[in-house]
Amino acid sequence: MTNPFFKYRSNEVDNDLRLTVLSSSFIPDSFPHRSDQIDQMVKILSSVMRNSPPSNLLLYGKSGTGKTSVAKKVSNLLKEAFPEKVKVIYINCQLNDSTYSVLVNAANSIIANENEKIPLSGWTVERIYNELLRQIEKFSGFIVLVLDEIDKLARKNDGDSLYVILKLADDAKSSRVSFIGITNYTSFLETLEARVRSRLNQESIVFPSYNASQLRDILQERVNLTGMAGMVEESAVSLCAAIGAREHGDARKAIDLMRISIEIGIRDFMEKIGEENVYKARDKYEMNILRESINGLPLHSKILLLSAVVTQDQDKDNMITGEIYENYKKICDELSVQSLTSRRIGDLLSELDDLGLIITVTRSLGRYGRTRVITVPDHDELMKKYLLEDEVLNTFKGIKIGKQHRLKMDADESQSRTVKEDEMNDILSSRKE
DNA sequence: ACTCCACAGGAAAATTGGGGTA
DNA sequence: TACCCCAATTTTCCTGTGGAGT
Repeated sequence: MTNPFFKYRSNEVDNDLRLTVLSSSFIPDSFPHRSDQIDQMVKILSSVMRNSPPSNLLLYGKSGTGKTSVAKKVSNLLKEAFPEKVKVIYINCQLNDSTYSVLVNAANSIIANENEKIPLSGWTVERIYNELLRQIEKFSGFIVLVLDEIDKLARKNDGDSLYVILKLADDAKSSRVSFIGITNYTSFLETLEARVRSRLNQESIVFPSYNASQLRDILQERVNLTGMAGMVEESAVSLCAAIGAREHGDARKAIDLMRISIEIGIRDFMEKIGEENVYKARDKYEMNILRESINGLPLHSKILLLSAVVTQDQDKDNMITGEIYENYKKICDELSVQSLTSRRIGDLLSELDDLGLIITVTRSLGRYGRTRVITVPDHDELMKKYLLEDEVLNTFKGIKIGKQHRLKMDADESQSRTVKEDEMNDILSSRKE
């Protein structure tokens, strides 16, 4: 008999292919509302034709404004136009946020032979630097080094990393090295020291946020590329655009929403993709963000977050660093994991705060010391679920939350409680502002 | 005005683990 | 195999601090 699943399978493959134009890694041929930026970039990079090295470039703009896509597109066009003369190296500094890994990745992307690739650890920075330099010289042409999320790199050891990498341009003799820096922060340059700033600040291009109608153009064009334009209602496109516009004009989010909406429609055998798909997609999108950021957490951050969630579950009005740390240690015990020091936990708490998974407010509780008051924002049940997907955490059964935190033992019970309730109310109300 | 809690967070030492060299 | 070098991570040690209690 014929496999009854085949018809679905072939359908899926087909749809997956069509939906790749709505994936975040897809680089389109045309960029609506970005022709100014593209023209500027082309003008600057085209100095290669006259055999003079392009100025260094800085691209500014919030996330989802097309910086990365445009940079990739234009630099690829340059490479296509002058294949013998130009090499483009793209590095995401969020993933490679040390001098070491940037240099290794840069070198490895030039080295063609697998066997000569540089190992991901072991070499000295100097040795890698020299090897990269050697490779660059060997090429003797124009190298364009794209540093995406360059601010992540600049923050590391006083921007020394950035300085070393920019120095490549001076040290390379027979090749010319240019840089394209990409960043979300408008004030990025100001945070740099002079020696780095002057090198980088030759040309800059701003990518303004998209408004709703621009987003609609972009979405419509992408939807047309999928060949499913007939299925997608105009109102759905508009809604995606509106949601993206609300999020500082984020095209990435708008496109993701569109893709998820369509996926939901296909899955449910719907004939039309309408607004309700988009609303469903938005929920799914938020959940995916949460799930991914939790999945990507290192083990101890997961345990710590679990401790925060469980603690808040049982004891809403008393979440301070010390208590979460105590419970963290208990969970570590239960999971037979060696626990980390409180100093380290302090840093991990800050990281969780940066990720938006918890909210921390440092404040002084007077007689009861100076600490951070911690809140787990909504979704705590969902967080717990995702946390327990971890293969180490999934043996977690629950712990007894001791109430023996020193704050409560030493202090007069009723008084300390009112103090803390006031504190928590302050925090909650200040968050709403 | 002074104390002192319960940490925050900087600096530096120690540990871990990949990789090279003899 | 023993040993060195190095980056990253974590610990150890430390100084600083806002404000309720006294």
